[in-house]
Amino acid sequence: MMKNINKTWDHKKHEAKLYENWEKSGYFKPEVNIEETTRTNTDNAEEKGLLATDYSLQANKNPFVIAIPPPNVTGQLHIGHALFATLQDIMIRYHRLQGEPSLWIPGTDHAGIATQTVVDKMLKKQGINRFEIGREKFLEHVWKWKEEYGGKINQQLRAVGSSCDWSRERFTLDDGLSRAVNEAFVHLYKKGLIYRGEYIVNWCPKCGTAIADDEVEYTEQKGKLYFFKYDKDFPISIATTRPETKFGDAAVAVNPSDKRYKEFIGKSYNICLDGVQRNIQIIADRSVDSTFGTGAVGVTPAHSAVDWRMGEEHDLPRVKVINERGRMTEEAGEKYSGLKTAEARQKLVEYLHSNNLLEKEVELDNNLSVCYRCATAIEPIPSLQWFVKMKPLAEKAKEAVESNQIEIIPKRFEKVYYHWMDNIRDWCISRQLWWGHRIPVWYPKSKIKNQRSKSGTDDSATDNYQLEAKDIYVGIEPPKDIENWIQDEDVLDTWFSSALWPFSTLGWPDETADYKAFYPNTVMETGYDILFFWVARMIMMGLELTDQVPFKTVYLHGLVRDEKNRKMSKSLGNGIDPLEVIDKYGADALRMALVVGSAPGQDIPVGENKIRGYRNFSNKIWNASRFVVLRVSEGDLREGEIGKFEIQDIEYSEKLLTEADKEILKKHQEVKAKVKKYLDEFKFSLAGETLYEYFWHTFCDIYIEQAKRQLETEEQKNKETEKQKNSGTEGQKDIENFDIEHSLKIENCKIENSKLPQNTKKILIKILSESLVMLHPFVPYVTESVWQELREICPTLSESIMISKWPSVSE
RNA sequence: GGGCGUGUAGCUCAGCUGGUUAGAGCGUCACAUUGACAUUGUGGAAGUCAGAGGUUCGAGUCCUCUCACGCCCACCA
Repeated sequence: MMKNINKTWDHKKHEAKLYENWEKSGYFKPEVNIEETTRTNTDNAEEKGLLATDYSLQANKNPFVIAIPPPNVTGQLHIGHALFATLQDIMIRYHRLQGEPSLWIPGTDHAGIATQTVVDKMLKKQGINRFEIGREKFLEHVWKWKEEYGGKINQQLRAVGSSCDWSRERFTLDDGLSRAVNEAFVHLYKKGLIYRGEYIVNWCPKCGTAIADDEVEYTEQKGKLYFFKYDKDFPISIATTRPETKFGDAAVAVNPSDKRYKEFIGKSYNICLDGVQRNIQIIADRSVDSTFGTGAVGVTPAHSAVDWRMGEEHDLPRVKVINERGRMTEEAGEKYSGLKTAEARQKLVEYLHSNNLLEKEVELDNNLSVCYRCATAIEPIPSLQWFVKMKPLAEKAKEAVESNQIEIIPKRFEKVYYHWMDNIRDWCISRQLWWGHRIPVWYPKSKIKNQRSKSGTDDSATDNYQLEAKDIYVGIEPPKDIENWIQDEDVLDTWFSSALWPFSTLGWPDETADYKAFYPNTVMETGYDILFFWVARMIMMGLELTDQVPFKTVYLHGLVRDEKNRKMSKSLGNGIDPLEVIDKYGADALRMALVVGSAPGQDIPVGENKIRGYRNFSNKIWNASRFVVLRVSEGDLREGEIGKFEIQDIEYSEKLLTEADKEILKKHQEVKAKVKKYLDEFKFSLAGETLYEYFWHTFCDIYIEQAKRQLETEEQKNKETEKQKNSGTEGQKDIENFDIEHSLKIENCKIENSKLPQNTKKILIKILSESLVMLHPFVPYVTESVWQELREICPTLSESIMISKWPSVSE
């Protein structure tokens, strides 16, 4: 059964098969000893979905655990996913090779707004309106869609080589996780950390929901500042960029030290703004900048966060003139009611102009707040929503990092983290969506009239369920007499369930075997862009709900950029499709390109050139190994046919070492120590670079070239010299000289020449196999593939490189 | 306004706690090559480490300031 080895590394031929074998083998699962432990309340436990078995971890070592940042179920693999998958896989494979039970928990996120929008759009194309079919039917469509198209991304993560334990895959909306969400909500509610109230929130008219403060983004925009008076009898001019909101004004604020307006403070005026009557008080507030505009601000409590606060302090009426769909309400007067805000603005400016009330318009650079999802301008409006009280949670979360219970890499993000924690505001967690975890709160039917959706057609629906706390039911399970109750219409912010991810995936709130064995996690690896959205909230929730930090180390990676260091974007067309380049160059090449040449928290440039370069490296590994396998087995180098010779015992003889052997062995020891140190310090780039440099330019370029000579038998040598004599050209003289020098060296070492080739073979196998193990976390496919070839001639090697041992540094 | 980061070879970037002639990849130039690999090898050119000042026996590395670029947070009537 002679076997040939191809001349080049053919990733297409091997990768998928290798992955399939890995997954089948069960090596992705951490090693555990199952211990049947009979529980007294087995029945009950099974009912709750608890495991009746318990287990201890094998290999007397601490487990190494990472929970994947769950991609959106509807997502397609993009380069950012490929980056985190690579980094996490490197860690997992490295620790697995260290003999630690290593668990990488995969899963997906239901991604509220994103998914709902996608399905909504699809239905609209089919002529289906979600409001017509209603909540239940719509959700059926979403689930159906999810089953059909969702989770594709997990297949794609496999292509990258991710060694996730797929048997533990979770989805944020599965039963277990939904129960965890309810548990968390009820816990926080009972502790007074969740409350409901009417506050000014960031409302996205397009998504039809409130969003959290940190979901608001800002874009630079040229705007106009309008200087005008409400009517000709009003004594003060004001300046605003949003005239249409002025129908909701309740006051004019000036700086208390502004002499121009001192005499007016405390007075009030009845005004008429294009038909709308208001009473305007003149108030003093220190936050007013007397040099901006006219130094006088029209205060609109219902449509500006700052004004809302002023309104609270001065007890001003909150008149809502813009509704949830971004249109003017009846409060804006007959002429304006129903108009879009932009139309209303234009119309009002025209009115002011023609009535000589408009003094001037000034061009102004303005920061427009927009929705991070759909980039629609945010309307601040008052709305009844659920909030999490963040201060108490933030204090603990800050302390956990300060006391080094959690380490953030790179360190500079700790400052950013503290700053956020210090300035934290309450978190609006209710969303006016249908896809998500419905808020586990029920209202008595008897006390509710005309319950309607906030984002629906009726603007005033929100006022209908202003109930007192004692009237409402908050529970993990629905109330027993469900027919008398009606559940809150809203769902929770996607990040609420994400915040529980490190423990909800392990079975929390139950004390499952997994939870006991693998919580807290070891590392949280994610992008710095979601430090607040996700990492901070996981820490807060973990500490509050489990009394432990959810993970010990946070490793933040940067954004992947193109070769010219520009952001990858669809409009620039400079994005790299990971699946495309995997197909072209192999997953190993992509992995190396994503890891080498980047520092934590630093953006990383990746282009096709770089990937191609690492494809060459994969091939180098393949060919160096091919050489070793063929040479050691005494096979046919030209045909690539493996010979019959096997090596059982890799231990080489110290006595027979040549200078070249000694040098490579010394270097090899150094590299082993260096790479381990780098990996332990999360310096993946340096570890990868070191291995690349060592393998290619030391092992291949120097040692293998030397080894070629050491492997020559007397017979071959004679032949060689004969050849050279016959064709004595200039160039070959050097080679001859080299040979003479070289054999002199060998002579000096007093080596029995006949035994030298055998010893060299052993050194080649040793160095190659150990290098492959070290390279494996970076380039799993080619190393495994080669490992299997090596096993043909060296049967003592482990069944898979995945479960071999990380080479120890001797001496 | 507050904070953070970056500025090192033509390009993209490494360079830990300061220590001999400053590194890599890609690019470039010259040469070589039919027994592992052209997805190759050998060799070369290329840098006042943004600028100025300081600490030190010694600074790309520490401190101060300046300039340029980028990001985050807050505010923006």
